[in-house]
Formats: sequence, structure tokens, C-alpha cells
Amino acid sequence: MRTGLSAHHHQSATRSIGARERIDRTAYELFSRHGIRAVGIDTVVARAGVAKMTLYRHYPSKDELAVAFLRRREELWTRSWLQQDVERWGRTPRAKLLAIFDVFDKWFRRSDFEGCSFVKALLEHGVRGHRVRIAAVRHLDTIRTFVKRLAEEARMRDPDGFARQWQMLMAGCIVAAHAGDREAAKRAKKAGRLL
Amino acid sequence: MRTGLSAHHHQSATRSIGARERIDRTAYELFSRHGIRAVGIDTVVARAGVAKMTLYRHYPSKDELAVAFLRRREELWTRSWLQQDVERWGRTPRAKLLAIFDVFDKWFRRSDFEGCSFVKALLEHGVRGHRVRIAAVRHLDTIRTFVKRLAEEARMRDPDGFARQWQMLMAGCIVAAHAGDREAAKRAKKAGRLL
DNA sequence: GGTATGGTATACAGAGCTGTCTCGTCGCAG
DNA sequence: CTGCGACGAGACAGCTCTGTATACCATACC
Repeated sequence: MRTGLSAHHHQSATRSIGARERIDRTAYELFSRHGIRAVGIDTVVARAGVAKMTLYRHYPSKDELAVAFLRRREELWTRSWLQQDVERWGRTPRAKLLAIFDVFDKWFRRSDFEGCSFVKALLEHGVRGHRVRIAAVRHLDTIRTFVKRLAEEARMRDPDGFARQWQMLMAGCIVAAHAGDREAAKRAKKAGRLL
Repeated sequence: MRTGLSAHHHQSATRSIGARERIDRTAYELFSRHGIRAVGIDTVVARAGVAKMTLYRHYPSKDELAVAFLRRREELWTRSWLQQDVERWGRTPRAKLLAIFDVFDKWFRRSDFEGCSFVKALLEHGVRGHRVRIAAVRHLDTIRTFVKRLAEEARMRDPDGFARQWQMLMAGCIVAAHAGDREAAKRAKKAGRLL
């Protein structure tokens, strides 16, 4: 297939996107809502309206599908949602950092609040060296890099240390929201102001 | 059987503790290390050296065993370990609160660091109303009550709000430790000083 | 000795899981 | 028209999981 670079195959490549996209979209919906472990391949293919062999032609294993899901999660959740909204809501870098918790607040109040897929994937796959675990850590690093960049723009000293503390607040407040605290984001913002 | 209150049966009751204790101990070791979902009943009975029927005589389902495990986790981890050490290390209530992260630091550096079973159980069982999830939330409440008590002793205003913020730091720093940050506890302590 | 009780051993049912295989179909490129 | 590649449908292998059913054993008490 030669990675679809050849113009000769762009039609068949386009056709294959149809099934692949349905798989990706369905996996995103199910994995983000219920977790990776909790959803079986059969459920994915059934909900995607796709043959099982089609899935295994695109992804050699469920783990690879999970890694692709996390990549998509970064695309849709981290970049297109969190970062976009934060950049829009906050004017100064400092305000943007605090705006993270405003966006979280909106998120927590959604009826379909599903939690952070990266943290979930990290805790689900406890085995060290596991592909999914490594991918989850990498995506968490991406989020921290974003926070770090804001910290640098805000002229903070030790932006890395700050970003790590900030991410602790973010993760902790997501866990609190999981446990049922609807005001978790507001509390975290109040705590964040002191940093 | 009459709940073993009758003196006539105390012998047989004692004998039955033998198997139950082995089950409980094994479940504690496996569930805390690998998570509840990741460990099957067959593994528990094999490692406990116990017949499967014996387990199901004491616990009608795996969920009940999981709930019992979380109860034991509170006994051994929360009360006998965390609270004990914190009370010992810190002299003033304020110092005790900060000592939590010193204890965490020791914890994170252990080679068999296994994470917080309550948070893991909470994220593993996403279904609302699930017994295991409810139990996990209840045990997290217990921890927060402990923090709240320290906050009250430290004469803080809004001890409940403070305890919730503090627990966010605790959870966030456990997640960070999971992701590989060995200095997570020190960072959280530094952040905690500002509260 | 009889009997109740708790434990063991083992087989089994029924379901779900990942992953494979085969065959039929459809659409398009040559 | 012909052949190829993507896809659909479904069966299937092999394993693991929870939970049950059955038969046997040891001990303690009457």
C-alpha cells in the first residue's frame, strides 16, 4: 500500500478511511466513557457497524487501538478543547492558568462527564513498560508542557516545578469530581491562586 | 451457627478463621498490588491455598470480597499506617498535615509502591451505584475526615473546604508518583505550605 | 458410633475476551 | 471484462472469568 503516498491508490485509501474513521470514533466514545479495559473488541465492532477483521486489519491488537485512542484523545480533548478554551477565556498567561479550572468546572457539570482518559489508562495498566501506559504518561507530559509554557510566559521561576504542582491540582481535582464533589474545580482554583 | 456467640461453637468458629484469614490476606496482597479488576478469583484461591467453594461460602460474590478488601485496606493502610505515622511524625496539627507528605515520600520510594487502592477502585468501577464504588468513596471520605479533624485542631476556618483541597493535593500527588515523578511528595508538600 | 460443620478437590456451565480464518460481495482500476 | 483490494458476516479456537454443583474428608461434639 505504500502508506497511501502514491496517487494511484488515493481512492482506495479514501474508501478505507470510512471504516477506519467509524472504528476510531466508536473506540473514542466507548473508551473515554467506560475505560479501555471495560470495553471489549466485540462491543467496538458492533457499535461501529464494522467487521471484526476490518478492525484487525487496521490495528494489529487492542493495545494498538488503545494507543490510537489516546492519540485521538489528545487531539480532541487536550488540544481542540482544553487548550482552545483556556486560550480563549484567559487574557494573561496567569489568567489562562486559572482558566483551566473554569473549563474544568464546565466539564464536571456535564451529565456525560467521563474523567481523564490518560489517568484512567495509567491506573488501569499498572504493568511497567506497557505500551498503553507509556502512551498515557507521554500524553500527560504533553499537558504538563502546555502548563509549563504558560508558566514561562507568566515569568515564573522554576516553571517545570510549578507545572508539576499545577498538574497535581488538576489530577486531584478530577479525582475529587469523580468522587462526587461538584465544586472540585472551584476549590482547586482557589487553591491555585495561592501558587 | 448463630454468629459464633455461643461458647459451644467457638472452636469451629476459630477454625473457620484460618481459611478466611488466608483469603483476606491474599486478596489484600493481590488487589492492592494489581488492582481488583486485574486479579481473578482463581488466582486468589490458588495463592491462598484454599478451595474455591470456601471463598464463596464466606463471600457471595467477588464484589463483596472487594468491599471487604477495601475495609481491610482502611484498617491496615489508612489507620495503622498513614494515620499512625502522621501522628508520630508531626507534633502540632499543622506539622501533622505536612507530615502526610513526608509519609507519602517514604511510600513512593518503596519498590513495591502500589498506589491508592481507593482511587484505583473508584476509577475502575465507573458505574454509579456500584457497591465497590460506593465503598471506595466512603473510605476516601474517612481519610478526608481525618484531615478535617487536623484542620479543626489547627484552628483553621472552613476546615471542610481545606480538607477537600488537601485531599486533592494528596490524590494528585499519588497520580504524579504513578506517572513516575519520584519527587511528587516533596513538591506537594511545598505547595501545601502555601495553604 | 453418629452427625453436623467447615474445608478440599474437581468438574462444569455460561459468558466474555482477544484474535484468526474463510467465504462472499462490491467497487473500481487497468 | 477481469482481477484486485477493501469490506462484511460469521464461525471458530483458545483462553479467562465468575459462579455452581457434587462428592469426599477431617474434626469436634453428642
